[in-house]
Amino acid sequence: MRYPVEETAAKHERIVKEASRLFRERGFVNVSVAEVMKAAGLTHGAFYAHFGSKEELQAAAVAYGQEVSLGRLQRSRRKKSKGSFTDAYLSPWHRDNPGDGCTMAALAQEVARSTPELKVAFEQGLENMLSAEGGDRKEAIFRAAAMMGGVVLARAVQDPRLSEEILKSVRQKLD
Amino acid sequence: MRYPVEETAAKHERIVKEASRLFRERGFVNVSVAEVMKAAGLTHGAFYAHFGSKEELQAAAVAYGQEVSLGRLQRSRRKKSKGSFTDAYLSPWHRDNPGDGCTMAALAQEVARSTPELKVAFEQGLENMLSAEGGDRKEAIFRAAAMMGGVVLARAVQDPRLSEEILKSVRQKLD
DNA sequence: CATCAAATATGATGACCGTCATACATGTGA
DNA sequence: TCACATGTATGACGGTCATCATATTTGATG
Repeated sequence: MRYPVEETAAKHERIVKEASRLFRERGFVNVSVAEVMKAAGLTHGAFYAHFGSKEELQAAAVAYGQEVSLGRLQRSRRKKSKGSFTDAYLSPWHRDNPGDGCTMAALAQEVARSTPELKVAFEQGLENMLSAEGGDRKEAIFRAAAMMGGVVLARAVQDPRLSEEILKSVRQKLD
Repeated sequence: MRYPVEETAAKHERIVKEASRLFRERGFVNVSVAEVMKAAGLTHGAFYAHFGSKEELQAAAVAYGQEVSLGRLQRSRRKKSKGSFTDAYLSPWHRDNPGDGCTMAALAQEVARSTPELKVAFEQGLENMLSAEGGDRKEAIFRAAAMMGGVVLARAVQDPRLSEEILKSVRQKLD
């Protein structure tokens, strides 16, 4: 069927959105194209009418996820005190909900092993966030590394007390 | 054939060693059991005489990698100035050679999505390194997060200049 | 209103992988 | 010396997955 233009665009966006969530939750390799399409309410065959390959979807999902994070950072900077974004980032909630969290903290290592296209999407997002932070660029880079590293470590350990300790330590040291 | 005990033990260790290297280079999912065995000089069928499952090998590989890193940290602390380990960690060489580098910087996100057994192996290694660091525990945790985060970010971006800038920024801020 | 093309569904294909079955060869212990 | 246990090799099985082929449906276009 030839579907209405807006509907198609909406479906396209829904695919990217669901892919972004699923990829952040379980990683690129552990999520199949069919699963993404099912989450978007479609069957797997329709996928290649929207994207040329799974890798193309990965790049789109990374770009989307980075934009969402950028929006959150900008909103946080406009409204509240500077610490609130850092605290939210290094919170147990963010640690326990990667699907709704930072793309970098969820997929950076897989991006590192992937194609230049994916790295560019990742890098673009990082650059935008560094610009949004403003102030000293070195400081912004350092904070980004520490925050991301803190969440990644907190997610990778088994003991909940150690996990909390990691989050709290990074939060305190970044004040 | 019933092989000599030492030879078997040596092969076992070689499997873990090669697995650790390959996993760090390309991630757990992108390395097959057959490939690990081939790198160890054996065929895939012999694998299950050494390990009960691939996941068991992953845990052994993480534990091994963490021990290697611990040894490096201890040696560095005994001999030289404090900054040398940090500088080596945040170096272009480490960024470009994950197979011979830190297990946490290579596999933390995949560990985070994996089983408790794997997380325990990861956590044990982290705890040992924090103990080896000595001094303020919060400070050690913070440094670990920032260092790991720095290398991960440096690996995930495409532009070499940005990558260098990330490494340098974290190095400077940790002085 | 008729034709076209876009988006979708169903199904197939080929590749890869973890795991296991089986056979074999050979140190080891009696 | 001899039977046995052990580590290894070859090969197969079942499942999953990315990708593509084909048919179908229907909005858009003239």
